[in-house]
Amino acid sequence: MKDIRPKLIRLFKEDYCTPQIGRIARKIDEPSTTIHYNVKKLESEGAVKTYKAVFDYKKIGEGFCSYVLVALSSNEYSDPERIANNLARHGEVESVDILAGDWELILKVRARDQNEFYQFLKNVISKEKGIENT
Amino acid sequence: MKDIRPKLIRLFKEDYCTPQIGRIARKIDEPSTTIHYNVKKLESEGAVKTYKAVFDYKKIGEGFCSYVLVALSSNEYSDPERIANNLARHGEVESVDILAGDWELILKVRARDQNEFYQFLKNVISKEKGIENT
DNA sequence: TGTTTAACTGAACACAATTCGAATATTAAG
DNA sequence: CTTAATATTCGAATTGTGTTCAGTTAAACA
Repeated sequence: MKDIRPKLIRLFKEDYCTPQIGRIARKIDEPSTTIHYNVKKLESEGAVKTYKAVFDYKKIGEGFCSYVLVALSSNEYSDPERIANNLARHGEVESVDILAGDWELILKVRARDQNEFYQFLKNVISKEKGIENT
Repeated sequence: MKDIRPKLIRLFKEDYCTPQIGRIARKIDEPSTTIHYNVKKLESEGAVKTYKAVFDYKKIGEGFCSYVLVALSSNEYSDPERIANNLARHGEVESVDILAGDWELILKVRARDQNEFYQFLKNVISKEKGIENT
């Protein structure tokens, strides 16, 4: 037994999927070469960033989902885009969005349970420079 | 000109992507048939629900992202799962999560701009039975 | 330990994506 | 309006990848 499941899940969270040109072509009744051309264009423009799997999080043991509001400090480090990108690199972070209002960022975080979630807060969030408060 | 882009975007939001067995196999150095076996297992278990594209929303003209908190009424209609699934059907709704706390649901909603967002609130949210407040 | 079931794997096959060249449509410029 | 340049569409041939199947190994169970 090779324990491939967790590796697959990790890869699928980032990438390792691809469009189904042929199926799309049949669906909207266009030649597959035309679909191919248009999909590649979307990709090269950066409109499509990647392709990923969508999980049933209960079934992969990551049923605990939390939103974290983040306020940034007003000093030089406070480049929302940069910090957002840093945070998004962590596997636990499902999404990061920049807000207008009292808080600058909202994170969507997945963990197995509350304990693992607090570990994440402690180890990741508090170490990122430029974060004032959560 | 066939205006295929918007059709692709609509399809990619739901599905029409697939795993890259071969690339995964090379990455973790296992036979592609083994990867195939494990991926199909994840799918049949329902752990992987589907595969979709990830967009740069600014580039596809859906740069306006909002979170909507929803409180449900306490009567017979208040089945969070059911209402969550109803709301998730709308293309504007990127995700629905069930909360513990003052509010029952949090929606992540995409629209072109603020105006389109309020249209959505008006036309969809306010018509769903069992919603007390947002 | 023997038996049943699940997981793994290579070889052959089937299917889908990609390339390429050519036709057609769109846009920009004169 | 005409011409030139550019972008898009698309069929035929090629290349590459997923899938099937049958046989093997490993795990679970009694």
